[in-house]
Amino acid sequence: MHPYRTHTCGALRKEDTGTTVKLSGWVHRKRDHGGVIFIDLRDHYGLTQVVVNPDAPFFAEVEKVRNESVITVEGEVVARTEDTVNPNMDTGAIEVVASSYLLESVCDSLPFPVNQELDCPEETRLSHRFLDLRRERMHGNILLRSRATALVRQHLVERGFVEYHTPILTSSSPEGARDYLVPSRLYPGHFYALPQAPQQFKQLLMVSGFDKYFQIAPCFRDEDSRADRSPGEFYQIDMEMSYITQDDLFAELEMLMVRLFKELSKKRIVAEVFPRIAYRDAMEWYGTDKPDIRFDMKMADCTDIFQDCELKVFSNQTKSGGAVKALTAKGAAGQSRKFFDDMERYARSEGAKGLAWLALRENEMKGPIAKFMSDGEKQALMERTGAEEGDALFFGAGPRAATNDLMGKVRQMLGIKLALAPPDTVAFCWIVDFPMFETNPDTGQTEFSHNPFSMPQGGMDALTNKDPLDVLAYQYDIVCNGIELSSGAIRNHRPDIMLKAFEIAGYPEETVKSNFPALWKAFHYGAPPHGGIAPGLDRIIMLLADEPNIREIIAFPLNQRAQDLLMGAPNTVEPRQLEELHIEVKLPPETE
RNA sequence: GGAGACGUAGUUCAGUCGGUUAGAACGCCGGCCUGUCACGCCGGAGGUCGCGAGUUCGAGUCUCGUCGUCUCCGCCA
Repeated sequence: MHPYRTHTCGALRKEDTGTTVKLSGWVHRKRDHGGVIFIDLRDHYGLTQVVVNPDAPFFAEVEKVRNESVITVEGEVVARTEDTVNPNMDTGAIEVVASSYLLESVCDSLPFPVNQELDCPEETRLSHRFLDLRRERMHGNILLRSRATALVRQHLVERGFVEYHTPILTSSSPEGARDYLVPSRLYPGHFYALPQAPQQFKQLLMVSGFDKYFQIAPCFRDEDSRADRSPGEFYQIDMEMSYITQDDLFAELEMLMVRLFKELSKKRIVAEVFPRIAYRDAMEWYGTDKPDIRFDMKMADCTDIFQDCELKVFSNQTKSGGAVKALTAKGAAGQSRKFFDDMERYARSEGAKGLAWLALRENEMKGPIAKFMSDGEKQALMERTGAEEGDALFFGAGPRAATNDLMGKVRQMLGIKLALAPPDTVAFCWIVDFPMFETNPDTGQTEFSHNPFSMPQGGMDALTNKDPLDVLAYQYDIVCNGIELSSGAIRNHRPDIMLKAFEIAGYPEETVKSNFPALWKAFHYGAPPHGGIAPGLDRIIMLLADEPNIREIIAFPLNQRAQDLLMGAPNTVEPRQLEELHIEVKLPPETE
């Protein structure tokens, strides 16, 4: 017989009754009745109840075994009597009566329980991650991650994509996030950088004649973390295709996303062809370029209605070029005064001077501002917003961009407070038509608003003949439930158009050539039109697993301060190592 | 770099208006228990209330500082 096991702990069924088996695993839970001991034995595959009878020579030893110790037992599979069957267990129809017992590995007393999902400090979980990962929820998340990456590979290969490896040691690039640097031993004072994304490599692969690229690509950025952004490293489903239009790419990605969510989650996908929202519309309707469209609630522009309103906070804004925007909260008129006060307090905390509101109750408009409005204004407001009896209206007034931003936050908060977003659904959308350029508010300079390598809509003609601020780019974002999963673009593969775009943004030809020598050179040897996208794998898995924090779907994450508490990274190194790398450490004064 | 929340037993938490010996559950240790499946019952150990100042007759509780963790802003093409 195998030294450790003939079956896993999730395998045995009623049909196995009468066979002699060997199981190994962790003591998940122990129930000691004095005369008989039950052990729920756990491995990666499941739980099996092991019974130890009092006449067993190892009975006393089993009485002492602690949870999470590793044991091996041999025994007969016995069908449970009808009244002792456990329907909640896959193996609940049987149990294994132990005839031999071996303690393989002792477990010390635990820093937190493994057999229940009790909250405990994340610091403890991270410093004992190997225990944390034994727990059902984390174990499941890591398996889900594996299933997701496997499905991505399977699907994309079926679709004709090819997976490539691109360098991890590459060169530092001038734009973008802070790089992680790796000192060069052979070239004193020179550094490699870890890739922030394989952006240039995948474009070079397209120029190399490969047609459909993908990679589950590790990306490294030395920026501070967030709940949905791990410090240091993360993964993208990096994709690039040649000879495609924006529509081709959208269709391709919709197939992938729909399949992921259909096969790996129980959530309902609101629309399998994702709605497209122009960037400018998104800002006017939702006040953000990553709207949660699980609930509708668009802002209505009521600027013209309040031009001559008695309410000076509104009419003064309209006269000084500002905007008045309204949100309709369906059915919220009956909310308590505290609800409206809380919403106003929230708006103030986000920088608003106030948050006017109206409640449509008993066929009247009620609220602090109602008495300042004429019947005509009320009528126009009802028509503009589509508000009905029982709804509540919230208003923001001020400079247009700031008001959109603020009311976008109010919209999001209303969504939370009124539970407007169904938790079991996913609503994707595309944000399209990003502007190619924008004005830097500090300097007044025209700058690239996103990726400088996106193709401007209208090409050279648009760059030459339009106001730069009116030029749109083939640049798009995919958004799901208010989370930005990725940006992408149809790339600019034409050196002449590239030079023109950089010229508008104030960069001389030399900058393009020196900062992006690889692409610049490659595009002079016959570059195919191409484009791509790179959805964040970690965020997709967060959505699939319904986890609010990205660390919950990563086996060994860095903590918020970018430390690995288990391995002790980052750490200092031997002086000899530094010497070899020609590095001298100069500590900031406060750490000495 | 900035802001906020939190910090009490191994873990999750309670701790009244500032009041005398800081509690509960789970876990741990010991004892009892032959059908449980979050087994049950009895007993025990376990605390620098993050740390340091201050106010006070008296501080887990109030004030200030500091450290730690998380969240947000900045940052993330």
